[in-house]
Order: sequence, then structure tokens, then C-alpha cells
Amino acid sequence: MQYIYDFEMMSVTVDCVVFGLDSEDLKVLLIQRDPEPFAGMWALPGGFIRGDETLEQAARRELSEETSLRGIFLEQLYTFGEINRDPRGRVISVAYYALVNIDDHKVKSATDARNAAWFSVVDTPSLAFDHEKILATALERLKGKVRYQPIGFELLPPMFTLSRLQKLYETILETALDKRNFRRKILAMNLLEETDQVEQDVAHRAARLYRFNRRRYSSLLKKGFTFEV
Amino acid sequence: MQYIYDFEMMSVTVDCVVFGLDSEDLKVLLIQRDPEPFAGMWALPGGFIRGDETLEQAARRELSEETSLRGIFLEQLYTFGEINRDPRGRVISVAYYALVNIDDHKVKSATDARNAAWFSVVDTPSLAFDHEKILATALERLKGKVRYQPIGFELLPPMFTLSRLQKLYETILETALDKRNFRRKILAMNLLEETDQVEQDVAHRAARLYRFNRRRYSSLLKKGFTFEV
DNA sequence: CCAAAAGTGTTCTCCATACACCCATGC
DNA sequence: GCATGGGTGTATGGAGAACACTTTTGG
Repeated sequence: MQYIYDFEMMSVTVDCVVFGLDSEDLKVLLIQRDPEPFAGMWALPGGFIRGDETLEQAARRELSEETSLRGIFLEQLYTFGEINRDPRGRVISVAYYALVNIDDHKVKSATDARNAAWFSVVDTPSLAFDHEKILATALERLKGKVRYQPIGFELLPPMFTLSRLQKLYETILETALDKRNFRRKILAMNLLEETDQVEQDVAHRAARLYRFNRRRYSSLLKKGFTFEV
Repeated sequence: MQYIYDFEMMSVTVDCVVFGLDSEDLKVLLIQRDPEPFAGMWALPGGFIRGDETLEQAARRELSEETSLRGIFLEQLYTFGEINRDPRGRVISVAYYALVNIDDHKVKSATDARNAAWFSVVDTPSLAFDHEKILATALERLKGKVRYQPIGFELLPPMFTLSRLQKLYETILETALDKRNFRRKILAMNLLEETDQVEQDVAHRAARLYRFNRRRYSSLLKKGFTFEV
């Protein structure tokens, strides 16, 4: 069977917006491009999709090759298809966004990338292609989604304090939250498990550590529960 | 500049899920395919993207060619890239969904399509390619989005009764709503303009017609207002 | 003992919900 | 005059928002 003509072919890439969170702010992982075009410039990790891999497989492969990240939260964001978004010709890009616990992932660069580094999302260098637009779209999506789905936990280690979680929402949503109200609301959802451990090496009273219970979330989902911060 | 190799090229299509609403239920617009593969089968309107058009332009062109629809609400849905989703080879599809006032659009078929027709979303024939999956994704998106953004109005004529609007939400969300509470809530948002007209040709008391005020919505948006049904 | 963050209850307001009857119109 | 949907108010309960002090720990 052959009904496709050469003139209908184009190139397709994936680009990944990887978010991380440290004690100061929300960060995005960028790589410094080695190949032309835009050699030397900062860009989102990504590359061409191969004929034998799905979109998500391509995104995971590129992440692994360019940043050594594996097994992380990854979700499709949007597909960008402006005609001149790539100087090499007509290239359509399927963008993904990813969330990682930044401490687990002190990244090392590899093929295609000279260098990889975390940048504060409020202070990024200028980016190759239309990657600034992709980043802006990803940020908007993250802000919208984090309130209604329990994806924020992907940015934290498995065990975390309630203050850390609150600060996460305050950072991403750019608002202040009331400590007592936040705790009451988040605990009332019954999605957090209290552990018997506390944070270590702090110069004040150590806070209790909690764990997000995915299992409980899926079962509540079926009963019509909706997460909301 | 030439850095792209032939082996990195693939075909890209757009497919459109067009929703309409009549007095009974939510409908989707399908076309009966003329060309192989899947000749004779029902499918979503769509086709190959050309080198000189953006994704949205391609979607609008295909809609216009295959269904004569123009100037309608259209938004990107998701990109489907399973390896064997198209028997002709590797084809990635960028899906869009559209909302139309079904009465304005008694569709006529044209090129590529033998026939176009509205089907109830709860009773569709089996579809070509992975179009059933695309339709399911679109339905899910519509259900999620209609509650938080005023897109439902796209399915209605410019002037409509409150009962019609309520029925719209009841149909899409598959729930019953309380008439008094619905009216109070929707009117309290201040997004509907009361007109001095009433519906015509009904065998009972004629209901007042309202109009959605887009202008007012954009200005409220800036003040942090969020629509919610 | 001081600095730093942890942890904890109550009040008030507002919004969502539940609920039933009379009215206007066409036939 | 009857069938059909249009149109309207009130009472209750629960959730969100505002708000400040004591406790624990390390240095």
C-alpha cells in the first residue's frame, strides 16, 4: 500500500520543557546547542522523531540522551507548526513537559548538547527556535494544572514536609497561602500519609514528613473526587 | 542551510472532531471516506498538511473542503503518533476539535468525502484509523473544558433561552441541574445580556432570549474572574 | 536564651444545595 | 380548559477566608 507522496512529507521533532523546583524557585532545564543552527545557544532538549518510535518514546529518548533523565513524569503539551519556526525548513514540533525532583537529578550532558543547566523560569537566556513560546505555554499549563491535579508531588522527593508543599504551590501559583487553611485542606483530602520520620539537619524544630498516596488517589478518583488546591 | 535528512521525514495530517448540539443530544460530524485506505468507512474530516500552511490553517482548509464549515471555533486537541496508526506508513496526526451551531451548518460534502453526516456521540459507527480514540479524547476534553470556560455558547445560536443553555450542560456533562440554581448562578456571572426578544413558534409560554457577551467576559478575565458551571 | 520554623482552633461570611408552586401561552 | 414549559424565593449546611499565639529544637 502506498498512497503518500514525497511532497507531503515533513520533519517532526519533540521538545521537552523539564521543570524542577529548588528552595528558591521554579527552574527549567536547558541545554546549550552544539550543532547548527543556533549552535552555542540555549534551547529545550529535543530532537527528531525516528520512524520506529512513538512521540513519547522519542521524547524520553531525547531526554535520556541529552540530560540523562529517565523514568520521570512526562505529558504532551502542544504541537507547534508555524511555517518558519525552524530555519532548516518545515519542521513541526510536538512539545512535552516534564516534572522532576531536582535533587535526584544533578544532570550531566551527553550527545548533541554541549552543556545542560537549570535556569530560574523568571530569568532564562534567550532561546533557540520558538522555544521561548513553548516554555511560556508550558508554564501556563503547569499553573493551570497544578491546582486541579496532584502533579505537584512530582517536583518533590518521596517524603516532604507540609511547609515544603505549601511553598511549592506558592511558588508556582505566585500567591501567598494561609498556613492553617492550607494544612487543613490538604490533610482533609486524605491523600497524604503521615510517616514517623522528620526532616533532618535543620536549625529549628524538625517538621514531620509526609508521603503522597497514589493508590488512594486513584481509588478516590473513581468515586468522583476532585483534587483542588 | 540543509541539515535535515530524508530518513527523518514523515507525513503529518490534521483531523477534526466537530461537535454540534441539537434538541436531542451531542453530535459529531463524520465523513464517509472515498479514497483508500478505509474507503467507504466513516472517519473524522482531515488530511495532509501542506508545506505552506500552519496546523490550524490546514485544519480549517480541510474542514472547508470536506464539510463547507468556515469561521468556527477550533482548538488544538492532541497529537497522535502511534507507529501503526495508519496503514500507509508512518503518519502523525494533529487533532483539533471544533464547536458549531448545528442549525447554521447543514453541511454539504465536497472533495475527498463521499458524504458527510451528523451522528450522536453515543451511537457512532466504527471509524477509520484510530479515529475512535481521537473522538474519545475530544469528548473527554469537551466535558472537562465546558465547565470552566465559556465555550458552550459556541454550540448555540447567538440568542438562546436559559433552558436551552441548561440542557446543553446537562447533555454534555450527563447530569441533571436544578433550574433555579442554574439560572441564579449563570445570571450572577453577568455574562449574559437579556434581549427584548422571546423564542418563536412554541406551544407554550415563550421564553426570553439571552446573548453571551464576549466583551464583558474578556474584561472580567483580566480581573481574575473564572467562569464555572 | 534566642532565632527559626512547627504546629494548632474558632469565627464569620458566602455559596451550593434542596425544594414546589403559580403563570403565560397555544391549541 | 388543559398541556407545556417559563419563571421565581427561602432555608440550611458546609467550605473558604481571616486571624495569633505557643511549642520545639539547634546553636
